[in-house]
Amino acid sequence: MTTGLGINGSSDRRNANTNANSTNAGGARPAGGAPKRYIPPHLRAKAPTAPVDKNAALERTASWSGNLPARDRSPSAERPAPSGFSRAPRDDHRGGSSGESRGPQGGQNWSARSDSMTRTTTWSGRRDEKSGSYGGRSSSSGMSRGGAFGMWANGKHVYGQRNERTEIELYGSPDDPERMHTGINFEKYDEIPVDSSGNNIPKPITNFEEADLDPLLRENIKLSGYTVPTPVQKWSISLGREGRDMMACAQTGSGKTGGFLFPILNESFRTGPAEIPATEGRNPYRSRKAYPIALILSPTRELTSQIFLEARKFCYRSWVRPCVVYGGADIGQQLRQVERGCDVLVATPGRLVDLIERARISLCNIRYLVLDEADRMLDMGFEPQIRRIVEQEDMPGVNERQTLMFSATFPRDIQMLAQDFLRDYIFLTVGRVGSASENITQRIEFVEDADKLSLLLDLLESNGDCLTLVFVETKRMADRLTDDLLYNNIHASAIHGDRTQRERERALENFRTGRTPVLVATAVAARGLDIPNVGHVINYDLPTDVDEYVHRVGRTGRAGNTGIATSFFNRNNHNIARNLIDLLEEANQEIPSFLGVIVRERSGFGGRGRGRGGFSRGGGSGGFRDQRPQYGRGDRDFRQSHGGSNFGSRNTGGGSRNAPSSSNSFNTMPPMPSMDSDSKNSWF
DNA sequence: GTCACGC
Repeated sequence: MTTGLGINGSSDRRNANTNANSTNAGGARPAGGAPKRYIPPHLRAKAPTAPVDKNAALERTASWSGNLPARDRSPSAERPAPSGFSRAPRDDHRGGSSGESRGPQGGQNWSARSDSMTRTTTWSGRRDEKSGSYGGRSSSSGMSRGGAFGMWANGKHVYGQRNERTEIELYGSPDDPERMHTGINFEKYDEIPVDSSGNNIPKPITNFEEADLDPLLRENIKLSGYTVPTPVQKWSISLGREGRDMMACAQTGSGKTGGFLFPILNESFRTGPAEIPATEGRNPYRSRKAYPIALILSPTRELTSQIFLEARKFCYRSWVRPCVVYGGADIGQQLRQVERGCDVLVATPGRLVDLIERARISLCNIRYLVLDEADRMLDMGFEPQIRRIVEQEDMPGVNERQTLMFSATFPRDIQMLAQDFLRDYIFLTVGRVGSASENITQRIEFVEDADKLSLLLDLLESNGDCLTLVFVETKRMADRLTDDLLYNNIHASAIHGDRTQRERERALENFRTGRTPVLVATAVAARGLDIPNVGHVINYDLPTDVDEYVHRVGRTGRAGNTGIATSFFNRNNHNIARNLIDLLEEANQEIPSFLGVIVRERSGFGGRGRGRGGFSRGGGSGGFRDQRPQYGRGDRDFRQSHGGSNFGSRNTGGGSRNAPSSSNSFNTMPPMPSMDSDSKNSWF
């Protein structure tokens, strides 16, 4: 899989980066006796230079190629395979030296110029579907790969042609073990309970076959290596069909990207593009403005890029053009990309606002709004921007669009805030693949600040070969600690918001590939990033917020693998102690006695004295449960202490509606009808 | 008080 960031990572530049040897700008000291280089399992087969595992890698390759993915069994696999094609090292064959002149997608096979011309001519079709067309290209002459674009013509979806190179680009080589890496352990799915609440909850689908999915989407899902819908996908697909809003607590590893892309694309593939409202006033022939139908917002550039790469897979051959914009990258390239087609837009808030101000993007056609890591998007720092984008631009109102929110955690106050953007939504809680307790061993070490470095070095020493993600609280500390590690001959790099986008991408890429198996990160890397084979997460500094802790720890133990999370604790972290105890308790982890001591020291009352100590994930979190009182999902203590319906002026969402409500707890397989509310949290 | 989010 191409793991570099989409927008400004032309393959040339990326290769140059990864071939460079120094690991860190500013103060990087070349490590003396080059430590052995770790090659993560998912890359071993195509890295024959790995000091270990060579035979294992070869074996794996053999066994994988003996079990080819669905693509080659598909009835429409009609193209002849050019010989030697599938063996070509993908990274080095993306159009030679044309470098920057290629599309902004880092070597993606978009032949920009002629495509944009086609687009211009077909825009007229938006006003009259009967006679025109949208998207795609009418002729593929002179273009080896352009035919992969689909289009909307005469009210019908015309698929693009299949194309080897595109498929390898998107889904990986059939010979590549990584091709089937979906980050998901499908066998474990049936064990995951899903908890739902809301009005008239649609029944989740049970599998892709009987879900009556759009055939092209179904095919693309297959190509991506998904065979079974994850629990969150089962629900979101049926919710999408009914146009319902959703708030979902689900980890990245639970397939949440597909969770929002599937329903969006399933509907879009059938309904086709939207017309530009006449009120827009400008001549669409001339307009350089894009009118996406779906907007996906996420809090960091890296996550945004990751989502975009997924979106490309599922949009393959369709009329839908995915598009990504985020800061720190060349805006000119992004503008050109937007012009070429922008139906599903993945963006960070800042750059999106910029493009809206430049009148290059209009939100008036938005049918689907997704907030990924929604609790972050609605916290103090982001909320004003989100409000501006959603409420003060031209986006259709809450009744005219479908809104989906995802996060691993949903603090109560954020749930209240979120109701401004949602209409009569379904609340879902989805367990992990395996529970956190099963996959991740969480340890807390008492260590004074002065001793942290030495303990870290010890841990890394005994770590063996795994990728280790080290979290700190500040950007400055990230740089400092990285220098300290380099000084101690440990290959480390840093990722944080003060580094350039190129440095950030490079740090992440070098981490993924094992070139620098230690990554020192701020909160920028805490959420959503899907990095396979992170074996160890170390909280060098604990966060002040327990939800942040949950997100960080979730970077390991993914996809059925085991992981370790070690947190350095001292009296400076007393504020998280109470919540940490509750969390560890729920996750069935060992609870060191010093945590309790410090809580007692601080509270003066001892133990679970005050307020809402009685329920887990307390203290302002609200965690994983629907906080709308009418659905009976709020934690019991809260309802008791607040009389059950006291959300003040925020009680708008579903609260003011009188439709019959239901609240079901499903153990996804088999579905268990209507369990009583006491069984609702069985998964944790 | 920190992190993330545009030029």
